[in-house]
Amino acid sequence: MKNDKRTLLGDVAREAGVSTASVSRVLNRAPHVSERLRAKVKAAVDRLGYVPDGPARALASRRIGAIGALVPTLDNPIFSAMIDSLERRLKHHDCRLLIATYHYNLDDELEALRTLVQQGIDGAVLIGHDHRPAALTLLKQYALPYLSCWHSENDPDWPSIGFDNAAPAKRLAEHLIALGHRRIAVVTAPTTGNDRARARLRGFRDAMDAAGVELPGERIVTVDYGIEEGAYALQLLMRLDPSPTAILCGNDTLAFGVMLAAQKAGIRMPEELSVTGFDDLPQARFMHPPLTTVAAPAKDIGHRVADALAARIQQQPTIHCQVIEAPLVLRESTAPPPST
Amino acid sequence: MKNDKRTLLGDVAREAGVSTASVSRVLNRAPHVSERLRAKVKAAVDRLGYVPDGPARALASRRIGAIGALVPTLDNPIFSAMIDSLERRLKHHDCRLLIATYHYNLDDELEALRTLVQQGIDGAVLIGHDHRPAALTLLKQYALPYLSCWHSENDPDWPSIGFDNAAPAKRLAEHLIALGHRRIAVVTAPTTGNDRARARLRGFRDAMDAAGVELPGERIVTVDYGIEEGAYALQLLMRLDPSPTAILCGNDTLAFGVMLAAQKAGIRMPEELSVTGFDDLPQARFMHPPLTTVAAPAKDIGHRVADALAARIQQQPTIHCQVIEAPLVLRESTAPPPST
DNA sequence: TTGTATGCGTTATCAC
DNA sequence: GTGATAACGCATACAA
Repeated sequence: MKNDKRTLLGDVAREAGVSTASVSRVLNRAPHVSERLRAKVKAAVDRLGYVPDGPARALASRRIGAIGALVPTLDNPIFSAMIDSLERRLKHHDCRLLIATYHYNLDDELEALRTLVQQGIDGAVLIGHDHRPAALTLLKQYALPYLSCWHSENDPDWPSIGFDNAAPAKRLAEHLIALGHRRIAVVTAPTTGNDRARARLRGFRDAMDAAGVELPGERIVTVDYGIEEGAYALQLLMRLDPSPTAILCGNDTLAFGVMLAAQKAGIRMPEELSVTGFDDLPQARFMHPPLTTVAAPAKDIGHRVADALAARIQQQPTIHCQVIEAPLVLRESTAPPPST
Repeated sequence: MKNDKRTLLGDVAREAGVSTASVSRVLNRAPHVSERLRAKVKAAVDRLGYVPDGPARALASRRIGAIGALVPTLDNPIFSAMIDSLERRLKHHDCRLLIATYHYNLDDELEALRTLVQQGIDGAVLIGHDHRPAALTLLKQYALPYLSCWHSENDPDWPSIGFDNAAPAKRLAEHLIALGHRRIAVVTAPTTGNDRARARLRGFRDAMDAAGVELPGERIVTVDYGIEEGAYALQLLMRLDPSPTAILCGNDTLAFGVMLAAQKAGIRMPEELSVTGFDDLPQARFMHPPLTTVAAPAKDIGHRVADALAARIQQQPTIHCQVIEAPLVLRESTAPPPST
């Protein structure tokens, strides 16, 4: 069966009339190999249909040819877009992708990281800046190249490629304030273990503080990311008296839910209610009205992470903290509040 | 650093005063191990903080603890939803996920499969029923457990978990015909190497043939999956005279594009134009009007694939061809045609 | 430039 | 039940 008669490196060597070392050298593009030897080996490889054994090569060379990516979830298209471009780009570096999700539970993230490290990955990418301290210890202990992304903290311990989550959030809130809104509510994901959510919330708050616009606790609703959850949040907020004239959402998915519930409740947007998101999912512009949001550079991050991690694995120097622009996308879901 | 003083299996054995074989047995939950030995080893493992080496264990045991998934793209949320649930469920089987995309190019799929097989995966999942013959040869040659999904062909060579793509497509077309449409157009992805697209197209055609509704070539537009592409397709179709009163789209993403372009062109939906999708992405119900579509059981497929592949890896019997329901979701994007 | 010989860290096959 | 020890298949330091 599996074991019967696989052709091994030794078979190729015999067939080509050279040593196993030479075959290995040719296959690994080592320098100082004569063209003649290379040709002989390649011919033998083709003749026998030889395919190297991954685990064996991994054991001997101490690298497995794959990196690990730890993401909160693939169910949010913004992350799957990033993973898609990451995987695509990794191919150029002859590198595979091992993926694990932890659904915003940092203990699960650590556990998943342990598993991947044990698996023998050559490098790791994590999302965000919040992690268990043990995660860092583990990475350093194994001297594993790693990268964090999706944030802009300049932390000596964490090389990163991402964007500022607070600044665009602040600009969204400023935009609402400039439009005349004074009763602004926020729908956010739990901020524990989620620095991006925290940064966005801080951005919202900074803008409002600076403008002297109040943000009482009752106008902040915390729910998990999700359409249903966003819809639920809107219901809570609309019970307030007076109710908010605008809602800043932690991401697009929440905004979708908010808008869905608002429509069902017969609330006209943007006339009676302004709504903002964060991510700029492809569907954001299809909403009614089209959603004002922030474009998270997911594809770009994936691409750059692949290059940077590949560089780090080859001990090449990389920029420690790479910050990409995340532009505001102003659409029609934001407008002046109703004139009372 | 990495090489300095990792604790190895032998260290644990010495620390516990037992043989390496015993340590290995304890770690692998082998039968016939005394409780006393187990305790000694576990204590030693904890004391030394021993972590097994993945590649070494893979080489010796001939299994790597990970399967490979080959998907056309992760950029379509329907696939990332499936992968998310697949990865989640695989954890229960103590199995990791190696992922590769091929962007609807079957040669790239084969190439990616080769790479993953070489990597040493314990099993493979492929999407759909169209693959290069060499893919099957490869899987059989390596005696690798594998599964195809997202289709319902009962092919002895391809165990599968999926749904019928043709039947719901047919029902969508029948729905339009029952509403009174006679000038129905189709926007499809290229059907070469994409059996799902082909099956859906066949479903559309069958319904129309049966009802005596014509489907001339000019009413079939073939574009890649994508919002822009869908928008472009609508432009082409609206140049026809008479123009179609309904458009069947190969998936939701195309439908989104069609609807976007229709809105821009000032075409009222569903009064002047009915549109259908396929997949039921979370955003489908947010469209204006909410999109009539077919719910692809992505999460369910991911979950079942994990269980079935894990079973196959353990040589357990599984259902060869598992077909899941993909229900129609009738919303407001479909209505009777304008009365001329 | 090429060949030889050893090591990579486990698992698994034997005996005991 | 437990312990030696031979695979596992390749990469690489070293010698030539």
